[in-house]
Amino acid sequence: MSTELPKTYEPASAQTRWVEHWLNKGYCNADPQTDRQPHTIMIPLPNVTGALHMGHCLNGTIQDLLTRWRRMQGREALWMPGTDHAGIATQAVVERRMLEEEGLTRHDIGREALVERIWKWKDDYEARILNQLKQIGSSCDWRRVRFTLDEVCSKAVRKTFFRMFCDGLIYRGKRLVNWDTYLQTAVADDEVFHEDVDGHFWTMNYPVVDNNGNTTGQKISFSTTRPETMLGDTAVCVHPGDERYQSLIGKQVRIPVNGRLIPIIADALLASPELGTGAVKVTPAHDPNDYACGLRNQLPMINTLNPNGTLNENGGEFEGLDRYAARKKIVGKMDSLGHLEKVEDRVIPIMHSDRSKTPIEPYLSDQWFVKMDGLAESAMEAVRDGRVRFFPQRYASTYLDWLGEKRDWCISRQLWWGHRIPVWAKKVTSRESDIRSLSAFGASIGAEGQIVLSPEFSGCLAAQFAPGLLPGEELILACVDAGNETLEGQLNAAGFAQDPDVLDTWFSSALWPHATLGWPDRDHNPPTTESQGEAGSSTGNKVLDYFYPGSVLVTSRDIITLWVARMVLTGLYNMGDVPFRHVYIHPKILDGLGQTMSKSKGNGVDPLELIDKYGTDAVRFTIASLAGETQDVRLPVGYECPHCQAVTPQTKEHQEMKPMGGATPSIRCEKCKKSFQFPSPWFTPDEGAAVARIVSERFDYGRNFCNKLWNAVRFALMNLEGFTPASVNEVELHMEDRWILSRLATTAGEMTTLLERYQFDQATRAIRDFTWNEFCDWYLEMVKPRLRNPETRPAAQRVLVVVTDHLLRLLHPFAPFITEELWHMLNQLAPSRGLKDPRMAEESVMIAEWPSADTGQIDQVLETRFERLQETIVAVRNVRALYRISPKEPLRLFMRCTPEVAEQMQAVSAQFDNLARTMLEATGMDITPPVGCASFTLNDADGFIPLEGLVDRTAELDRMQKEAVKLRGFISGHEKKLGNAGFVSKAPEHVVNEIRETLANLNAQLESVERKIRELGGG
RNA sequence: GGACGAUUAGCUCAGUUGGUUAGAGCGCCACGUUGACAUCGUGGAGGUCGUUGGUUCGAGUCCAAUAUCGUCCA
Repeated sequence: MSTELPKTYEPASAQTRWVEHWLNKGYCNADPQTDRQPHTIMIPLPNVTGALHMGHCLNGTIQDLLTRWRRMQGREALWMPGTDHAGIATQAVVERRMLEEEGLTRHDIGREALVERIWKWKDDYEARILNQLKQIGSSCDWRRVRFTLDEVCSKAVRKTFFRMFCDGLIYRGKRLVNWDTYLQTAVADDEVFHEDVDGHFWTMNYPVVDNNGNTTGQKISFSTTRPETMLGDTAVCVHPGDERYQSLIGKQVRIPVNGRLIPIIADALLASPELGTGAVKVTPAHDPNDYACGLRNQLPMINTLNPNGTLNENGGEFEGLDRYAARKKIVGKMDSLGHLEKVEDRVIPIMHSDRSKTPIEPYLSDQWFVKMDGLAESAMEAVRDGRVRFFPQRYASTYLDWLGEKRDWCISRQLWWGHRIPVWAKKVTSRESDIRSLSAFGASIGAEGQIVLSPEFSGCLAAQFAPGLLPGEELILACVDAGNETLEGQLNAAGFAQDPDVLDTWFSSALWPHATLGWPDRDHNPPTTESQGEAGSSTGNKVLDYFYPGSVLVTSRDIITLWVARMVLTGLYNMGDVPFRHVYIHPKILDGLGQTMSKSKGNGVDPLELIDKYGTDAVRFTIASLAGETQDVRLPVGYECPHCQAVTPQTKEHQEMKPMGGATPSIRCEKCKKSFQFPSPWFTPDEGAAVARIVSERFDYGRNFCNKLWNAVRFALMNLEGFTPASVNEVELHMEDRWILSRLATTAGEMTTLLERYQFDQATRAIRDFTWNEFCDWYLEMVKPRLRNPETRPAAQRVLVVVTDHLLRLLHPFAPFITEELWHMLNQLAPSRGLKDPRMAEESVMIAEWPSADTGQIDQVLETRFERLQETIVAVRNVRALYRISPKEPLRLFMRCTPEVAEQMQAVSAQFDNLARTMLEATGMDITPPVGCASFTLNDADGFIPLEGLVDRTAELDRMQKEAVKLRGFISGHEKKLGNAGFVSKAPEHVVNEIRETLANLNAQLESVERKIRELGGG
């Protein structure tokens, strides 16, 4: 019957079948329930820039594992899927692609067309990402998929912005930002990286002038790496204590290239007497340190750049030149004017935009900010008082340190892809006349100079005066909540214009935990793919009430600050409660060289490649085995030769190989000497070319395990013919039954504890050891004879079925497909099962109950006895291997031991034959070993195996003597310890006792070894 | 410059609150294929835990310094 079962598990077909089955049955769906606890996980929304890599796979596997486990425990488990629009990253990718393929920039096609193209990109990648998630077995509630730019999330963004605007938490201010001249946007501090670039270090001087502007003949020297910024210099700065310049402080110098006069100031924070000439030029609008100095000294700030990196009207004769072209000309001019003193070559660390890979320019611009002080404090408090707990705990300090800086959050981005800032602005000519343009809203100026609107607009419109771009300029800013297009139209008609910028992506992702559940709509459940189009009745948002706050957030440590902290802060602000109770920070996946895996490095690995090779369950199981409390995990990969399957390990050279204008790169296989192409983020392999598959031998671990499980259950199924369900009596339980049930109960308990602690690596080890080293290696082997015997067969089958059933349940969260496949097969042969009062099993293992530790089954004494049996068997096998005796050759065994042990040995004597093809001939204290024996020594027994002529007396003697030397070594170590008064008096009693006991054992062992040496005629 | 982490067998990693003889998988060696599994079985070899110093009766485990590597923040 079941012999049709293939010898190896075939993952591909099982995977597609069960994904569909679960979907059809709706097992992944979660809805508010009255009778059970919720368990909520919000996915760390992957961005739609590109496909998922192994880091995401680890992240998703763990979330699914937790979700499946909690679902089996009876929780209403929601895993909310979705993706992130990733403003700058996605726009950059689309713009780059457009430029490369069509030679177009965004300005060529305009805002609307660009946004349309990005939506197209988003649709493609969202589909691809969601498919990848499904392929790894994710049991998300797919009806609830959200996207940060969809209608539901957009409402939450608008509402939050509006509330913060009204509460005075959002303000507009000038800041020196990291300006990406290529993308023409500000990028956040975390979106830049430093890279050393070959550059120059110029030393130049400015002439000092007197009050009439005439040169005094003095000059002041400074060095710079960016001479073009001198066009925006507003001072030269020296250290107040620098003797050399005392007389010059307060005087003026002339900038030779444009003739502008600027003062020499003293500032201890900027200038350092030890560095260079001790004097520095100050360009507040184009350097962070100079900016701070400018603020301290009330220096003017002159912006000399256009957004695209060319010089603006402040550049004078250099206007319109790119900054690098201007640099050359300015150096030339300074040289010709005699103010260039020296040029050195120097490697300069330059900030680059992570998005465009081009150098950043510090740039002064108007940006929107969120005030962080109070919000940050609330989020810190939530972690300090334990409402939010980090696992591992050490990550709490990353969170607290960062929030503790309370730096205001710059939320505006000069992009076209994202949530448009919902503020309309108008320049004020006179407050009285301009307030009249808001008359439709009943606007008036309040007692404190604030704008007061008619109360009917209080929930949807707010307005305020704010300083404008230029000094002395004033604006009216009007913020509109979502769903008020009429108001927006009225503002437009009144001469207001909407801010062109969009919000930082993290602003919308910060709202993810409550936005996805429908906030701010408190009256309706959030729409799902099922409910779309239906107008939900106004019965309250039960989904939000039920699933918020979430249970655990599973993420990687690099976004603790950017995302985790901000979710806590907005959750507290909007919902009055934290977004999740636990934060589990999992390891990062590094490549074989120890570098972070990322697309931009060319070392990213698509999980689907590995799934194709090893199967989803193998990948999941392996990856779970890597997820503990450590920080990083190395994943060396290689290219599998498409010709001969030999694996070439991936090196840095491979990662960096690019077409370079010519042929597609290829690798030559060392083994078969043929060449092949390979997957890379830099290029697409040629059509029809032989392409290597990416493999990693680490996944053999999971694959081999799945195969082992498959075959173990296959064996069970093959032996279920005639199975009938019935309660199993105590007397029908053999030693191996009671042992495996005891081990099973212990393992189930461990698994629950380990999962509660997010120790997935230990959990995989525990279940693997149980499955392989206990269930397969011992239990199945021991039960085989009983399955062949019609008398003992029914009870053996019943126990076997129960253990298999529990094993599949315990493994299901780790390996959902193979367990489901086997579960259904088990259901066919043994639909009703159980040790006591058998019951029908669940249709799917996914909805079966998670096994709890049945402590009544745990029998420590039995387990110890079983261990002695195992040791004896291993010792006999050892002798067999040592003497090269064929496994088919029967052996005889004599055991010298106490009557009690003898009795236990006799009780399981059949197993000696079964497991070691050995006849237990005699047991007892008075055993006299026959002449010519191989022997072994256990704690409380000696074994003798007659080897008629086979035994090599000298070799045996030699072995014994070596054994004796080893034992004497241990014994002396223990004796020394016990002879140490400090140890005996200070160490805990149980430790001392343990040592004493071990010593006694060792002495007994030594005694029998010495006895055997005598018997062999040695010593 | 600050913070966190890593350094244990050829490779990739475990090692709970310090306590007997430091573990696993892969790889390696020997033997084994008629009934669960060669993606396997049986047996075996292999490390003194980066370095130095300290605390302790006792240190892979705690402390300090140092080296190398990684990540995050300036």
